[in-house]
Amino acid sequence: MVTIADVARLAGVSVATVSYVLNGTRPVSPERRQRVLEAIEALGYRPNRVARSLRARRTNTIGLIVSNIVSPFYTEIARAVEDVARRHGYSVILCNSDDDPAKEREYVDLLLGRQVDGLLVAPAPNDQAVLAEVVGIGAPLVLVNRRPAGIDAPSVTMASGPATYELIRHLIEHGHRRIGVISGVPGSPSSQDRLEAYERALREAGIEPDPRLVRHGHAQYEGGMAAARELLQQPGPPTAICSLGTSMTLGALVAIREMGLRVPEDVALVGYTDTPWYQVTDPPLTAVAQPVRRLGELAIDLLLRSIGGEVQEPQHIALPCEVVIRRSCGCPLRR
Amino acid sequence: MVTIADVARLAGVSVATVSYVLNGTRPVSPERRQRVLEAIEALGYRPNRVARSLRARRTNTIGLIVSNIVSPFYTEIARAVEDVARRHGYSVILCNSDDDPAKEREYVDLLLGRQVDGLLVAPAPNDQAVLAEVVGIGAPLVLVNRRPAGIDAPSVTMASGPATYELIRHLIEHGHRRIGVISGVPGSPSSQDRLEAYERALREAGIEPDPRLVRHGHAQYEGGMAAARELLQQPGPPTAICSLGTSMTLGALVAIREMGLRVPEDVALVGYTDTPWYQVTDPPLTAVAQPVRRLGELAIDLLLRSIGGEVQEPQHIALPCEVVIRRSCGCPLRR
DNA sequence: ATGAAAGCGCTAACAT
DNA sequence: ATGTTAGCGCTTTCAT
Repeated sequence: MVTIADVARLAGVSVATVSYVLNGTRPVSPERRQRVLEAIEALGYRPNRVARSLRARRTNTIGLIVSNIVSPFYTEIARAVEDVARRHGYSVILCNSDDDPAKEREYVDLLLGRQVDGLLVAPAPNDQAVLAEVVGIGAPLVLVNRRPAGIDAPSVTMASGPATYELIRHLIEHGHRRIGVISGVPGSPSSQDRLEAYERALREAGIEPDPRLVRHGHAQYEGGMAAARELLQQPGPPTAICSLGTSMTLGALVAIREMGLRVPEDVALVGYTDTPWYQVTDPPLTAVAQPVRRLGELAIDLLLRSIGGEVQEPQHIALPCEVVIRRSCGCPLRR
Repeated sequence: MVTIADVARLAGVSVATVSYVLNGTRPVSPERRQRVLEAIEALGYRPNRVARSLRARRTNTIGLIVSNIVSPFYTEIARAVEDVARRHGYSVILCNSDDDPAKEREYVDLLLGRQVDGLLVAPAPNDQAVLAEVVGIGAPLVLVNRRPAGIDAPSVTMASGPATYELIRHLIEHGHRRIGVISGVPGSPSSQDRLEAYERALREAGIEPDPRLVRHGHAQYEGGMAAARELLQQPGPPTAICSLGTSMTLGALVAIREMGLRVPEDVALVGYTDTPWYQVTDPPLTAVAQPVRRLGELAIDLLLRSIGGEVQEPQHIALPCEVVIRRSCGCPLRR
């Protein structure tokens, strides 16, 4: 490894001088600067950022903890985050918690040990403790997509209650009275919002929510399949299903097909987080579209700001969502 | 920040002793160890891995450079890589090159500066130089999905030639003679393999390849749409299209629909990298399935091995792919 | 304008 | 079994 000392030696200057030309920290005479530049070139010198980080006490690194990067939702967030981070000179370390609080804690510990400058996390359900500690330590933290109570950190989430309400209303207007729900991991606050909106829409229509009609579809795709099957195979099955996650919706659609049922004739299916895929499925899926990229951008933005030392009341942003009507709800095709 | 010295002071021992209990590097008497543990607990001490890395000259970090994490192909690779890396105590820094050689170089430089222990990269077309330098420096490197000539590093790729050949043969057997191709970025070696297989299948059937039937669909989804449109709007349009990437296939399907054409009646469409989505599209898509997760696992495995100092002839693994027949090629539905 | 040298927090070689 | 201390490569204060 070639170090700053090697460069200094070859250029016949002190290490300080090399550092100065490297960082423009102090004026250096043209001829010396030239010699340094040449030495750097000749040796193929590359500053060691680990050493720099140790000294500077900042790593220009942020940690991103999501449940699973394979979910298109988090994929897009990751991309947005990485883009913005890069433009500001930050790198991002990717972590998948699988919504497992233990894994989340492990990652938080690891990242803190790595001296990341900030943390972006989509909290696993039922953790609290870890993230509260992070806040306690004073490490910059921004909550992504989920906002557990009792964690005093800025957050960017989806305002999915209103959209869910609208979606369920729409189903009710189509005449459905037994509407099933495939929810995410139990205990997640975003699921909670949606579930509440679901029940409210039902009650306002004079329908008493039936607990047997809500299932939790843990794991992504497989969870969606399993939940749809359970829902449909019980006595008094729903005539419509609302799934609260992209991959789960796909799983549900596959399961329904495999049971020989037609959508929307036998059972309507509406879902969460619209993707371009939804327009080419059979039938095209009615779904809630969420400004995912925007969420990612805002989150990293907030984090960078927090790292920059802007100490203010933690800000909470909830992004509005939109219902996209297609065919799977029973509507005739529009374009 | 609480350091090892703080712990030592509180426990009334030397920093060395703390380090020894931390790392189990040397035996420590039970009572002193106990005191150290208590001090660590009391202070909430967390070893500074930056300092540790500087000293140890290894960071337990690897860099992953892909064109775009949003592509389901690379998403899955990233997940596989992160999983295996984590189990071995490594963290992964995520980078999106957008297939831009300049960006790739930038990231390589950055990662090397960060002293990553190894690099996993899906090379951008037409770079060469950078990665050759990496090899020259002696930094562990494994090529992912693409294998540019002249880079002496281990690689894990898809053996997509045979599957492409089979796919095109299948189309020919359906009676198609004008078969369009939507290829990835020009110059990518994996595209090259597939294009060659395509032409070979054509020629063996006595069909002269028509250059106007192959288009390059750069950007993901949008690229696929644009390429499909161009292909179909020219005089003498193809009766079947083969797309060489997941998102591009989706784009092509959407474009075909928007043009009011039916699949497979008006134009057959077959694609690359099967995903669960393909079974619920209208029509279900015939496609090449690739062992993506496996590719990721093998790649990180090779890298870890290389980091571990196993200096051997660089290994090149090409994973076999499989054609999954559904309806979009014109076949009646099977299950 | 330049240099010498003191750390940043940690590990491990060298004492004892 | 334990402690002292010399670095790892860099930035920056303090001198000149």
